[in-house]
Amino acid sequence: MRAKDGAKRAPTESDVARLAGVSQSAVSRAYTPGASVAESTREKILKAARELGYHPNMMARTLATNRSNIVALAISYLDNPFYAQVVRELSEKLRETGRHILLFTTSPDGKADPALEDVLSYKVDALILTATTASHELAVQCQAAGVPIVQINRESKLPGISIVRGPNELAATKIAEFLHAGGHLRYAFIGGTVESGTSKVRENAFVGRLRELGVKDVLVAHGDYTFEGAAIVTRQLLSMAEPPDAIFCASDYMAFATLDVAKREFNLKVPDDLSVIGFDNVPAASRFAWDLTTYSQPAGLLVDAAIDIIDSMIARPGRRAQRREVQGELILRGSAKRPPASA
Amino acid sequence: MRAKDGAKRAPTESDVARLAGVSQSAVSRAYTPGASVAESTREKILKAARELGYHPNMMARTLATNRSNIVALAISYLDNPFYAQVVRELSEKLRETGRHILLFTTSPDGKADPALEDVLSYKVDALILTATTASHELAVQCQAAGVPIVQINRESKLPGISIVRGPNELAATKIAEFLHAGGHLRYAFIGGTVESGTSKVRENAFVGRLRELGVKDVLVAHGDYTFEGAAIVTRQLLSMAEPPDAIFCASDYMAFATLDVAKREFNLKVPDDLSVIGFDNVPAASRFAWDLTTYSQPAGLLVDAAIDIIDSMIARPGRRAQRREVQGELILRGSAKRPPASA
DNA sequence: CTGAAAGCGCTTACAG
DNA sequence: CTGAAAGCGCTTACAG
Repeated sequence: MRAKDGAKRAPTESDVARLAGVSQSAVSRAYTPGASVAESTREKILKAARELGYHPNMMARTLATNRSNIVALAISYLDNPFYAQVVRELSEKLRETGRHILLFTTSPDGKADPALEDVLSYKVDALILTATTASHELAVQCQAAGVPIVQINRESKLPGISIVRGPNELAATKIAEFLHAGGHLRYAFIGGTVESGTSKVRENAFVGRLRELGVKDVLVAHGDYTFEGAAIVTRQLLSMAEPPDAIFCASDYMAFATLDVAKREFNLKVPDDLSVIGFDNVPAASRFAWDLTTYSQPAGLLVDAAIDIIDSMIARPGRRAQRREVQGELILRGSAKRPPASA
Repeated sequence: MRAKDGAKRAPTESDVARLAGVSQSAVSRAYTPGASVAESTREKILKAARELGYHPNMMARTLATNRSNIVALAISYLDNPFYAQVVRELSEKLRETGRHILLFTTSPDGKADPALEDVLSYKVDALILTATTASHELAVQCQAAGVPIVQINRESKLPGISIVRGPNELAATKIAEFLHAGGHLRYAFIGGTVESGTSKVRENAFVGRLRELGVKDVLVAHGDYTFEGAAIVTRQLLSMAEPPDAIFCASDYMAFATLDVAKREFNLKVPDDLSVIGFDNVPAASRFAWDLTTYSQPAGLLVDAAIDIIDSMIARPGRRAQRREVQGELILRGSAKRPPASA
């Protein structure tokens, strides 16, 4: 129980109290918003704290209050710029309330489930799951432990889990209508993973609307939300006897791969030979070669909604799960043919 | 001090001890590698723990041991795919030893310094700074508090701070030689921020080597490590009366912007009219429109070195700062003219 | 407004 | 190998 060899022990409330000539509990109060301390006492304490270089020990505080100000974030596809954006927005917005992200990356192959124990051990205030292959068991257990959970763009059958999603049905429906109005003949959908509920929702809305419009067959493939996966699947689609001339990809990131393969390997003219539409509207979608037509899904709004839900669940633990949908819009660019007489 | 309303209190060692019929300290030992517990006792305990759904409380453990198994990561440019890769590699490799990342994002404008208190409050085992605008004061204070610090790709005058870097001098030198052999006439360097030591090192080596080769004037601009910043500066460079025909960008990410502007806005043929070389060799560098010639800087190796240093500093707190350089190589692709008679 | 004291859930000498 | 006990640095009723 000796101090670590090198570094001298960090100052504690007791050290500050001694220097300021008050009790240790007074020091604690000086750092507790709303606690009753005389202003003069408080100043004396803060001065002493500054002098000693005192910083409250969050671990001790957490032990006493059961609130860590840490939010666990489980995420796989950090290479997808959309999710890099989500992480950044989340981090910055949590910081505004003094909270931080504890990162749990999961490999896209789903092998490394974020160790259950870990997220439970750290007594996180909430758990956010997004773009992750994390098992549902993780969610179940955390929920049992009373940790508020919200999933961003991830479906779930579990009743207690809150969900924030993009405009999946509406977007897919509008995209189907837009492509159909553009006079395309053969349609394909490149989804994420086979298990992805979000991808399935988009697929169903896309295929469903096309069917209503009289299109019988829509090719469906899965790019696993990865660039490489989408590239492989695009190769297969474009190698068919009658390849599609319109492809809707479940993410911009995959759409980039589709465009890449179409132009470079198949020498197709976009959008003359092939129209490609993505989903997300990441910054890169408007850049150079891509010039991608897509449906926007503002990361900032998704994050706002997620934080809002978390806060309400922390405030009222008994609260039931919430579901929110964020708005987006069809962003017209050059990668998809436009309807002849634009409505 | 009552249990939180909704969720029942999480089971503790005492709960497990009661169920297993042993003392609380025995339970603790069962979870401490190398502690002396009879195998039969241990099994009894683990069984009881499973039954109760017990998970050790890291906050309490940290308070007792002063080790949190949390590593703070300060980072700004999450949108740069190279750093997204660094984050992922770091997260996965730390997980192998049961550690996790506590994320401190800083806005690229440098406004939001990661709150000093925060990183100190969480009693992190180490602090890693990379691609960040975080002030040096942060580093100084953490160092004073005895927190091991390593900077990835960030220079520092502070004596106690360990640094892991890419092959800056060598890469810039080779790139200068390669472009010069390619017979270019007017050279430009697009660096990161003006304050970036890493950028300065690359600039000096690049300009220095060109000077040795007889090139007097090398244009120097700063893209601030952002896509937009690089685009703006590229516009300026290419609008000059005598624009450069060879540009070395301090990151692939900025090189993409340069290529984008050159091709789309100035209708330049790459590499016929303009050669562009980047730095990092991110996955996107080999994709479609870019086909970027660059110098590799393996994120995995940088991360390995950083973790290695952290571990050694934790093991021997008195240890002095270390500096490591990771190897890379010139990756030949289509964005830069090759020397006529390749050596 | 202030202090003494108990408690948060662990680890770790210290005896046995 | 095992248990009782002190201690890690906080918060928070409880008295005063």
